Amino acid sequence: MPEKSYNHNEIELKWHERWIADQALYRADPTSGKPKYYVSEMLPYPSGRLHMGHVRNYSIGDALARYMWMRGYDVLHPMGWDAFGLPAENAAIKNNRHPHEWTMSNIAVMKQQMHRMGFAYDWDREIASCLPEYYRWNQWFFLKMYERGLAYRKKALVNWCPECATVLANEQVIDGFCWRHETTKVEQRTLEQWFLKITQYADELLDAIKGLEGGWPERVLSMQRNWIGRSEGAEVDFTMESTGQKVRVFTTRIDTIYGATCVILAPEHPYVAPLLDDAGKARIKAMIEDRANQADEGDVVKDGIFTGAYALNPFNGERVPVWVGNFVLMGYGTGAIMAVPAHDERDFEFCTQFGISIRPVIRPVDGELPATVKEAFGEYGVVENSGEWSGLASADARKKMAGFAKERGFGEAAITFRIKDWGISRQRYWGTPIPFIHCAKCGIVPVPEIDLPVVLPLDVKITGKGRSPLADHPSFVNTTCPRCGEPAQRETDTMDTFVDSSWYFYRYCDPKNVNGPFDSATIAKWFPIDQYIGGVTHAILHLIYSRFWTKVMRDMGLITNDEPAANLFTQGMVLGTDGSAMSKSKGNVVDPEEMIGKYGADTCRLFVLFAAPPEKDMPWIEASVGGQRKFIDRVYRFVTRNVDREGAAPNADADKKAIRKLNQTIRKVTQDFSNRWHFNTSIAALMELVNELYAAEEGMSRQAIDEVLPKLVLLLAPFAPYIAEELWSELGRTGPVFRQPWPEFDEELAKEDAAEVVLQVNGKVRGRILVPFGLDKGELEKLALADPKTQAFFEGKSVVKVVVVPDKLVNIVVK
RNA sequence: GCCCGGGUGGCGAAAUCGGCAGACGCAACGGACUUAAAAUCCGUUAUCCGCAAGGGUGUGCGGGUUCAAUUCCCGCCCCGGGCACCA
Repeated sequence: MPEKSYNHNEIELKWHERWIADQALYRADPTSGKPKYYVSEMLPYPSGRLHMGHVRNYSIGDALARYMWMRGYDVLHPMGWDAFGLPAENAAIKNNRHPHEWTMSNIAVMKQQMHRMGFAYDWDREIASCLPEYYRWNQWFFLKMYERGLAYRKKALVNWCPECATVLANEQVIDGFCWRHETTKVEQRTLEQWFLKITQYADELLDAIKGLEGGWPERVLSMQRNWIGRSEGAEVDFTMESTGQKVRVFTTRIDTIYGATCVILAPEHPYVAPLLDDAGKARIKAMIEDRANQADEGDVVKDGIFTGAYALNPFNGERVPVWVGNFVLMGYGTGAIMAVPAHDERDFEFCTQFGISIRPVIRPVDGELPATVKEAFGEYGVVENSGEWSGLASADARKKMAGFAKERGFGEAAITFRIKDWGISRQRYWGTPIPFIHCAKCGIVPVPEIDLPVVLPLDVKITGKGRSPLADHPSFVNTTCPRCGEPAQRETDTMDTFVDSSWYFYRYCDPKNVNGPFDSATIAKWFPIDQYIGGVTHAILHLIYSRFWTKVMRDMGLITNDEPAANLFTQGMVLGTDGSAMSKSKGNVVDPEEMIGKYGADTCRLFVLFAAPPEKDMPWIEASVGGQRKFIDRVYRFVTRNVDREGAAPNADADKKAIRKLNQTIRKVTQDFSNRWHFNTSIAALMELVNELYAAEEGMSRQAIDEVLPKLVLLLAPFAPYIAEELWSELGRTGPVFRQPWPEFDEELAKEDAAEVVLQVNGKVRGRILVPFGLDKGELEKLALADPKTQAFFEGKSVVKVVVVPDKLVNIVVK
């Protein structure tokens, strides 16, 4: 009889259709006692199509979900649709389609592809963070934050991407370029913008990182620590000599203040312009532009101008010159510094360059003050030449001097963060409208809750250039003031789409709720997320915003968890054939649909799991993909040709070998699922099992075959669901296979007959012997010394020591 | 400059707690089957010396600890990522 061969298209499509017909299979029941919440965050392509990165991301989560299902847990496993907005709008403009329609059709396509991959995705739940109902709750949150002072509008220097024609948050600017347009320089503009006060949570966001250690990758945590950038110091007011204005500076080294020899302002500092003539103003303007152009360079060449003004040091009354320096940042601290050239490398460079005096005031604990300063001494030491503070240790002086400043009202201890408030205004159509109304009389007025959601009009002309298309839509803009009833205008900025992604995984647990963003009791059952799976690219974007959002929701009393996810897994990228990240512009993209057609969904999934451990980047090598297909074919043939076979007469040897390997494999795969998710080794173990079964096949009895076949299929189910389902039904069983209990292993059956003990002489392997397990040390040593092959290596030498590791190894040390 | 990762055959990788380096797969080569090819099945495959038996070397480099190091410690080199005149 000719053997059946595995026709992936026919078989996968068959199950695909049945699974779609019975969507209830995938539904999770949050009332059960064993909930597990996994989220696979997949940043979709603007085209809305799956790419290999998505396939890998979801294959990891799906394998886990299927395994946990088989373990009796209820698993909720949505995928994130985050950041669907801006890319979708850009792609829609390019394709001359309306973004709403474009996105809806993309979602349909993507869903279909998800289904075709055989992902256990509960498609009855809609996340659709682009739908009006989701906007309602974005807006609702926004109003609540406004009430709490967490949302505000102000004129500020912001990042503007000319290509996106919108403002960007700091997190979306990478080395001075737009995160979406690698070659577009971001400009600085002063605009009225909406912000969320993430800085209010900066301290907690930083401190709570401790609690994430172990559950989150160190790489991500260290990026977040860097990004938040907490720095403890003090703010001190210098006094402008001529006007009496206070110039507030931030310093981490108030103990060095007697060594301050000038005050340096950022070029954008508001005090600067009035001090300068036209030529000076022009130089400042040039300085700002130069800086912007050098944004991607490491070192900026220092430049400065003396303003002609002087300021007084509040500690010693000293009169010091006020300069403008291009290296002083307006956006950090107070935009002004006191320069202490003797104890700060940058100040030293600046002051040396411009001939400003240098005065040391800190000596090393076991050293002297230098007569002339050749380089900055930036470490802590002992304060000198500082009036009453002289003789104090730096750390002590920092505290006492900050206290003194506070007492006298010219400063205080202060903490500065690198992270800035989250600018969420976007001058785009595609996003949640910010629910505010501008009234000539009443100012900025929130839209009353009852009028939510403010929905996007559909009849807009999308240009992608200049201001939001909403601003040109009179029936959207013109409204009446909810407070005084006079004609007024709507806010036309929309929210950053990272707002959507900040809490979508909460909404997903309760997607149809019309009374609130979600039901708190339902959230409490699922949260925190047991496992969040995503790319490392979001370490300081999405993953910091959603932590912030969680803390705000907690303080609003909506949830009780402090963090969104207990565990974070960052999967590696799928690299193109040339070894670099897959991207359309490089033309090294592999189309999943093409691969599914060619090899089947199961093969693709096995390959992305087998090629490398999931946290590592993996290359897409098509030649290797065939190997996974070969494996599936081997399994298929083995099961189908043995399903009805009579089997050999009971054969202790072949049966024992097969059953032993089976039990060892169950143990290995189970351990990989619980310890680490190195599915590559799990799949390798399955291959070993199949190889062993091929070798033992002839001699296997019917009884052994019946033991092996179903368990083999179950072991395969988390990784290759289609073939598992098909073979499960070939075995005459009823599915779905992922609701079957996970096979247990028997430690006794997994045991080898005898322990193979390695014999070493001076650490080199010279022989090996088979001994019964648990043989005691003395016996084992005797056997080892008696082994003729090994003896040859220590004959004539004296045995110094024998190290015995039971069941494993004997090392004979000789001289 | 600071902070995280990483470096193992021709290639992807494995070795989970200090105990046989290279499991599993790809590619390559050989054999069986076939008129032939594909497919399939069975082998070989770190490297050097050797006809072979066998032996030497080998996890980026240099040291150290240990009976024993891919694994631990110290000092370097290289690659990737993050932060960066952040006061």
